[in-house]
Amino acid sequence: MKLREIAAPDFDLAMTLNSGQVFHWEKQGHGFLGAIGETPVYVQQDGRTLNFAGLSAKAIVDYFALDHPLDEICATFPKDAAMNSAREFCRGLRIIRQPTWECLATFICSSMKQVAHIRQISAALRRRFGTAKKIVGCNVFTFPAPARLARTSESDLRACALGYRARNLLMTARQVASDVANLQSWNNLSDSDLRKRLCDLPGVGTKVANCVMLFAYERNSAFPIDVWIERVLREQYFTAESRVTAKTLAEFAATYFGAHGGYAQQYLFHYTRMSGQRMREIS
DNA sequence: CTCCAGGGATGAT
DNA sequence: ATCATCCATGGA
Repeated sequence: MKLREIAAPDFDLAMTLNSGQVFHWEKQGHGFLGAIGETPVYVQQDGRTLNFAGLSAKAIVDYFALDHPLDEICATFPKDAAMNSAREFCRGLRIIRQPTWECLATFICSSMKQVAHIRQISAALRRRFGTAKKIVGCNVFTFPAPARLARTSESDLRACALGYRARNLLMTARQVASDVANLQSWNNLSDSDLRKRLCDLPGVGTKVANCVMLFAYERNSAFPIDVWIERVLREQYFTAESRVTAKTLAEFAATYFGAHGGYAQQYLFHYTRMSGQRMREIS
């Protein structure tokens, strides 16, 4: 199959796909194999160009958020030492626009799991309950629709290594499939109302809700605080204080990192994980 | 407020 | 080959 091409300045495909925001893309030759919604896609980066197959250039631009004004966004980040390093390290990292349901479902599976596990769970769910599609001679599995997961069982899902998350995913799939939770209609809600609705779903707490808001609802101010980010916040911004509550950290993050705080969070997260700095507390 | 189940990969001994 | 470590949610 012949690849089509599109300009992609200020973009790092590999870093974007490996930064812990999406978990199903797999390295294939020069590029990556995956699905965008129901469509199988192959994409590879050659310098400032993306070569791809499977869907329209418009859909590629939209999914990889190539329309985000990255320079402007990065310019809003605070100019402290940690952010300066992260900004430099993460050049070309974009927060992509993920389909709502697969983002929500995947992050329900992410709780208490590390990136490697989440990738395995995502692959297992797709292989077992998704639809196989062909692209550039390879099989790609789409993420199963809510209705498909709603008619599985907890033990079916446990077989995909979900553990106790199986029940949460099943219950949420049923709410979404039956329209008790209409994810599409939540687009119109304010940030805080959207967060409340998401947190009502089984297996969704503040952290997962913020991930879904940031990665699927384009709420760039949503600031997920996981253990990595919490470590950074405590060590970079609260060095002197000994007792800092989660609430304090969340309130600080919400104001300090600005209108694109979620983007800043993603840069800090990826930079911290990649630079391998493990700061152990001696207490 | 604190404590802890939960489970599979990954890194250390 | 065992042992410790990583991790978010939800309920006690």
